[in-house]
Amino acid sequence: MFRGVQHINMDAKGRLAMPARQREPLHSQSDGQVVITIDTQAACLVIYPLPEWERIEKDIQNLPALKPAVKRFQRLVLGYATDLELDGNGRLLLPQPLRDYAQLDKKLVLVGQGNKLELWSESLWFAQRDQALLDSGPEAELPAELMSLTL
Amino acid sequence: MFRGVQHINMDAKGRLAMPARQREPLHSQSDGQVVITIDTQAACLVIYPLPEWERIEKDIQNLPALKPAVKRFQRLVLGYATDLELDGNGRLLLPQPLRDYAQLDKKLVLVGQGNKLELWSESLWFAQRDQALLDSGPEAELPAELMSLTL
DNA sequence: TGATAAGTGGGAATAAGTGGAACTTTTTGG
DNA sequence: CCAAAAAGTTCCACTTATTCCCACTTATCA
Repeated sequence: MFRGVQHINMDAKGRLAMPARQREPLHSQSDGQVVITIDTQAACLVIYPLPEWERIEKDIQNLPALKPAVKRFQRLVLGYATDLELDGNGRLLLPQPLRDYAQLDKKLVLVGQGNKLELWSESLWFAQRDQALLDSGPEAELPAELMSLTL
Repeated sequence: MFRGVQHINMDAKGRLAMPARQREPLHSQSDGQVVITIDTQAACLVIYPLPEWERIEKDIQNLPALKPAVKRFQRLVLGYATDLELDGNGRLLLPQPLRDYAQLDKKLVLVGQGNKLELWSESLWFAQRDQALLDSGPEAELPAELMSLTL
């Protein structure tokens, strides 16, 4: 289980040092092999341990590809999906097209989301977080599903 | 059951000494393992014993993630959720992003809320408490759920 | 007032993060 | 087609941060 928000840096070569806290699950689940792709709903990347991705990939491929909206989704998500492996120092080298998509520069934010990790540029993370807080704050009209939660 | 308001200090390293009263329930329920995350309705943090959090996490993950408002809520609450463990002296080391969110400095307030604990900066605690007293006072319009309580 | 438990602070060992250097591979121009 | 240069990759070493542990001070209760 991936949990927690962590602020990290990408170096000049586009390498991202995976925080130690997330490294162990990645090594034990998949020997450091991950798949990284885009989130079509937001300008961020998602990182899956390889076995978890393989399950998701199968589901996506089983969708009805003749529907144009499905096909477009498949093209994006499967197309950007890239195998990566943690190097000897626990770092990931992020391919340029993915860096471009999520507008990554030096300062990044890695967000645990249970079975996956999200990767944001720090500025976009703060922007979307502040928007989300407005939507979920005391003034907001929350969807019925949220109102019925027992926290 | 967590009860009571306690004023405590965070040291220079961001460590929070859990008061002895709350330590025992935490040790017996989950061997000192807790999950801490944000409250989206207010600038405070919430601390759950691990098993209690796992129940809540499951509920949140089962919500319909295709609704944007739900997705943003999930990203905040699940993303900030961080597991922590009481150290040998019964202290919690609070991660920087959570300290930032709740504007925690030296003086903190820990508030028992039954199945969970709330953690506030002392100044924000006083401010929200005074506002809450106005809103719940003799002049206030209370929601129907409150009016039907037998106190 | 003394004994015990709780809270606080600091320091040393260890791990994590960062940058650079050297080697390999690929690409381009002659 | 070969050679040179550039890009990419891997490995190593150093600096910085984190974690763990021990000791001291303060509060509490008998």
